[in-house]
Amino acid sequence: MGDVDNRRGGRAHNRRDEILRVALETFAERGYRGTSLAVVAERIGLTQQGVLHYFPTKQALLVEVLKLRDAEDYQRFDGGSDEPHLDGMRHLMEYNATRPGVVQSFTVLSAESVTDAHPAREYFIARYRVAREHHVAGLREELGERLAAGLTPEQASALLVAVMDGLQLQWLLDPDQVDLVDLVDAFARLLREGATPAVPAVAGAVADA
Amino acid sequence: MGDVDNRRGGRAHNRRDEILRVALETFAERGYRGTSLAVVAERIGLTQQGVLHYFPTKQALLVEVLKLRDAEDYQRFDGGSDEPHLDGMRHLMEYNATRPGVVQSFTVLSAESVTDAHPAREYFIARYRVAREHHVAGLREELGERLAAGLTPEQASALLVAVMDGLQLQWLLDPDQVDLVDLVDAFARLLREGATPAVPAVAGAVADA
DNA sequence: GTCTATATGGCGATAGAC
DNA sequence: GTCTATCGCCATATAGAC
Repeated sequence: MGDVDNRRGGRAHNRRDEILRVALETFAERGYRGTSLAVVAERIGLTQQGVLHYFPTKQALLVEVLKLRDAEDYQRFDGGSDEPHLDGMRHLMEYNATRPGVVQSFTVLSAESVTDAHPAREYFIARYRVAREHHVAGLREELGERLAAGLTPEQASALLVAVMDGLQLQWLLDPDQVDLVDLVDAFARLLREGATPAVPAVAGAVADA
Repeated sequence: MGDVDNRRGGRAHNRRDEILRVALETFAERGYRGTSLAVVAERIGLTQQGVLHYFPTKQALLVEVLKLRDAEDYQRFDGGSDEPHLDGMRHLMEYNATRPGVVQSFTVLSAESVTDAHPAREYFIARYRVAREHHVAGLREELGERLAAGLTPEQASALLVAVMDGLQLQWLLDPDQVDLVDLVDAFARLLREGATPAVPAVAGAVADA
């Protein structure tokens, strides 16, 4: 992430950034394989060849788009806060509920990335590993070593990631039937109930499985 | 599901079924948009036009493929058993862990379906509604009306679907790091712990949210 | 039932003018 | 920095021969 050269003095709003923004939007709407460089270009008022002036290939454009999205999200939800980890995840879902386009891009691209020779495959493998480690640390800090139902922080972490991804898919398909925030909150209660700090007196009775 | 005419006396192994099977395989590997009729055809030893003899359009082929997968799964996991609902889900995950290709097809196509004007979009909306209703009934039967942490069967149902989808995505990307069966089992323990039948004596102390 | 031939159009990428 | 022109390829779908 330190190697993104923000050319020519660091100004933010140039053509290159515009292309990245519109490409993210378009990949969200149509997937990577379903998106042509021409439609990205057209939305900006450029030709396909104009886009290829900034990125050598379509594949390179995708990789830069993903880097950008990560950079923005980490800036917003990683540095800042002292709140409990699961509260942070509820706030992330509250934020995501306001930007279906970005959620869609992530949902579509991550699933598409499991297909053969997809250019973002390695990227998503690494991203999920980092995410799980991040949640392990956050959950351990909030809830200790033994969680509800005898879960380890590692298990809870993979489940938390799965819940957020899975809920987002259901929400994208059927927003009126699926309440993102309510459900992630319900899952958080599930993890908290019975965790070591919550009910120490009866922990032995329920935790050993 | 009653309207699939299994032409000419019900024999199973004809060209049409062969095309459906190979198409499912190929959509799994490359997505719907990334798959051409020609590669499906070539794998069977047919030309693209030979495939279009059996299905009028590529879109129609996709729809038939999805119908087929549902029919097979319902046959296997819906009719049969008297076991608790969550045990059935663990068995489904055990089965899925042996057939990554099918899991991949479902993961890829469901996420791709949220993109603009995707031919399977309505199909997946309906499928998720049915799945959630199905789990509501199964969870209510197994665990009663009040689950751990005061969750309703409706909330638990959406979470269960999300967990299974989300875990499958992580598993497809990183099978050595993600244990499908262990994790779905961990989630089942989470739902069971504190449910009405499990700890009736202290239910009032934790259930009201 | 499967083929060849073909219409029609979109794709990513390169070369080079201005 | 953006364009026009073009290459080579692949896509879905139709028409019609065998």
